[in-house]
Amino acid sequence: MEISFSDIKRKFQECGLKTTPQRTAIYDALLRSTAHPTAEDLFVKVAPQFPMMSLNTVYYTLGVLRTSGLIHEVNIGHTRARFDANLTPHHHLICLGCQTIVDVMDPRLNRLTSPFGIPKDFEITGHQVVFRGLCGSCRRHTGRSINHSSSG
Amino acid sequence: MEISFSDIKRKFQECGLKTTPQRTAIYDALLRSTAHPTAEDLFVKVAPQFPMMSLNTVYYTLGVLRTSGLIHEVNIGHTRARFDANLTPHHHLICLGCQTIVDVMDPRLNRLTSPFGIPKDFEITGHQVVFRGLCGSCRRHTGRSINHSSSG
DNA sequence: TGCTAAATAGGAATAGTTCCTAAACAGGAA
DNA sequence: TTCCTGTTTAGGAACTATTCCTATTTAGCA
Repeated sequence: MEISFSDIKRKFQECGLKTTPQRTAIYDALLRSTAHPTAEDLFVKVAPQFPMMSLNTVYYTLGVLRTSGLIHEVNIGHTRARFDANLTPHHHLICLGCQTIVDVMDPRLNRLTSPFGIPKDFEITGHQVVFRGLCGSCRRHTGRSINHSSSG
Repeated sequence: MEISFSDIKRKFQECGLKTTPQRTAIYDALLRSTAHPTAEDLFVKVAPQFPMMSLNTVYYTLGVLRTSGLIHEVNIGHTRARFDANLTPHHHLICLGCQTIVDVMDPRLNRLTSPFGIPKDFEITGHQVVFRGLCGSCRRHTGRSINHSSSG
């Protein structure tokens, strides 16, 4: 997804957000990544451009972008929040070895039939499928000893 | 799922775990719950029987049970880990208002076709569907102002 | 250009969890 | 049954991710 500075600026304006260099850099870094980075990942990536920047700013910015609907928070496990600027409906595949998250864009998964056995007055607004497994690298390195315990 | 003390004891033995009163109470409380409690929820539930018990013991016990495969960890959002002793394949429905987790037992969801567009050497071992929405109570109270941001 | 609300930086605080250690105990061996 | 040993427990300290607080800075409008 290639996006220009003016695109970002326009998006910020549409959401009533000021266009600051830090905010632009953080959002841009997230747009360019498909790795679902953590706040700290983004901080490390952006910090060279802004040696004075605080991790706090990254958290604040991610919070603002999330509230504005420009990004999503994706959580795998409870340890750290991870973020995604890909707003098109999609699903995820997680390696239980290295915690890598791969996007699964298969549109068939977007149209699951409504499940039965749920409370009648519960209004479902969306769903997401999370696949778990081992990536090639982890399969080779760990001899397939998967820890199945944790499921985001 | 009704389960007796001797059932629990046998399960522990099969896993090479000692049968202590605290451990039995924690596992029993989890077996009797469908609310996907947190470590602290379980601590509060079990503490009256063991006034000396520490929250630490709950964490240790949950860790051991998880490693032994007797329970699963279910994470919604990144804030706190939640646990589930229901090992039959199932899915979840989460209320974005009150964070309540409802089990979705629809077996059709257990047989999703393998998605395309994923790395060839990635071995998928399982999947889980998470439905999001608002429960009846939250729909009435919050006027449907849903925060779509977080998806566990 | 000046004003003002929003954004930033930095430090302190908080929440959830894990680590460390000594004492207690379950379960097998004698 | 009693003893022994490794496991479990309790308690506190430590750690990590995140949020809160506040003074300063700044983007964007008038």
